[in-house]
Amino acid sequence: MANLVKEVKTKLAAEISAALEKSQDAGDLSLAEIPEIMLEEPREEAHGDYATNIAMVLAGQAQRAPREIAQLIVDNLADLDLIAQVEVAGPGFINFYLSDQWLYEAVETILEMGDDYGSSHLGQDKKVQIEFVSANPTGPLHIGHSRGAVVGDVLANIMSKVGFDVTKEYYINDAGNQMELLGQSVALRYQELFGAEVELPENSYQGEYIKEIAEKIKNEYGKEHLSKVETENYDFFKEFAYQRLLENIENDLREFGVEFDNWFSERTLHNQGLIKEVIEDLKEDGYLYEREGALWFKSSELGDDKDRVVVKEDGSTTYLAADIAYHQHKYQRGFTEVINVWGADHHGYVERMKAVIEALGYQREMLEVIIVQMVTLLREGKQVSMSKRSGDFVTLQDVVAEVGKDAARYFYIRRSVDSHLEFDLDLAKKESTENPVYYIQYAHARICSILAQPEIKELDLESDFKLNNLTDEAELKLMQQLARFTEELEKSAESRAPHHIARYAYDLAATFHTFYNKCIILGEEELLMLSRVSLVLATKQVLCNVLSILGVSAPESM
RNA sequence: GCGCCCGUAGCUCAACUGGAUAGAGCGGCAGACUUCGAAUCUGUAGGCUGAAGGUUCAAAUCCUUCCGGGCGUGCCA
Repeated sequence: MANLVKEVKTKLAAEISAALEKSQDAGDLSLAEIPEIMLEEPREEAHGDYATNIAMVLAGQAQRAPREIAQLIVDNLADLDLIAQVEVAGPGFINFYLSDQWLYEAVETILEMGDDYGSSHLGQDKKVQIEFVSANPTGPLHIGHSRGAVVGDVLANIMSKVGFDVTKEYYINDAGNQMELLGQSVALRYQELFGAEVELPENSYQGEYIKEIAEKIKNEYGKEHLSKVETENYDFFKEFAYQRLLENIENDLREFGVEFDNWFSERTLHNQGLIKEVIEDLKEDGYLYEREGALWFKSSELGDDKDRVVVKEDGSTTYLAADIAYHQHKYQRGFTEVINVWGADHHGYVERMKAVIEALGYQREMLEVIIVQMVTLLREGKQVSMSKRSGDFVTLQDVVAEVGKDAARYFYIRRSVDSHLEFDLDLAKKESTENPVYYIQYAHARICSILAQPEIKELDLESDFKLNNLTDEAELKLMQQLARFTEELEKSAESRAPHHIARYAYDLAATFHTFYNKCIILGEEELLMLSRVSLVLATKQVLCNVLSILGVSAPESM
């Protein structure tokens, strides 16, 4: 295990509970049970490296003042090399100050583990599926999809790093009404190219890209397919557009650093009869009923606002029906945990999907939905308008072309998923201190530049030296920051909050920059140079590891 | 109307899921390059956490009611 922070916390917790038992044996304290001992890193430095509130938690059942209990624990603590100092503080906290030895060991661990540092077995190889983006193949990806793409991708990286067996999946809605509309829209535009005056139905796809696809068909096939438009046979146009658009989506995502393990087509559900099958099953289990010619799912009995149609009056199935089959298919593939990343405009769907999971006989908790809030693009301080109706929206490709993959990814991931995101295009483009991406990358480039110094390259890092001459505050803080990485990843994975890692990367860079300005390497005595270079190497390693999780590059020079 | 999310420094956002004196960046002000990259660093000002109640040793965090904003609320996907 390489969660250095957790190791320390576990040790401290064990010592505390030993001390509690000792006090009980001595008759100083009587407790029915000892709750889990929580150790936290106080935000106030004056409160030590770690602190516990256990005395305050126990005050009730022990019928004693918190500070008294805290003092008892402190008095009964065994002498440990790890602990430099202990104190009772405030309303009853116990603050621990650690000796620095564990930090030196942390640096060594990082250098030994290399790219692997940060990984752990928290997930115990649990099979987790993360489904994200899943935009209809009826148009290019836009900025709303982009945020979901990065959130899903980075969360997948984080969770695999800490030991989950993660599969990233894209669900392609390539069946149903929308696809028919797509075919029709392209067909009509195609017809238009031959001089026909066409009127597009109100709900058809209006974007420029539809015209481009029609153009391509014309270039490739001439007027070969014109007769099909007249007979309203749009299949050819549908399939042509579908292939094109899906390819575009795949390319856009790849250029954005997002790769899926699996692309799941809705059509396979239809073709394999899985939808029909699952409807039969639900009917047998009494979850469906007929009304007004349609077949309804009793979702309101399972927590949803109202019941939902699965088979329409005309006999065709709804999107929900396919989704039911799809989710059953997920569990049948052996995923014990399924995570869906959805845009905020789909949040109304959560309860009915939970109802589905329950009706299928699984636990509601086996489906987790992460709702990602909306994105507003800003340019020159003004909101870039997004009108989907006219098809006039900013695409993922536009954003990547304008600000680059690194900045785009970082900006999308840095905020908590449930807060609305303001994406300032001008800021993302800036190559200056205001731009957090450059700030982080600059730390890495700076390190590379240091390591390229001739005097430093000559050092023999294989020689036997100790790191315990690293005692400057800036050095200690940097080591603490490095040691924290795995813990940050684990917390981030557990709370499904990938933005913590973006934050961590920034904080690490900041801590390094402070160290850099305070602790010069060149010109110091050799042993100190060796130690500091080791610390710099460890920092470089962790920066690389964290940037790789974020999918942001770590340039050697900028 | 109902449901979900949000409301924290001038602006954009954090806050280890209930902990101690609410923190970062940007912007403001004042400083630091004859040594490793100044795309950096140091210092400083800025807050009744939308409002009012409640829960407890402890609330930005949990509960209730308001007020504001976003998004939903299809036999669309």
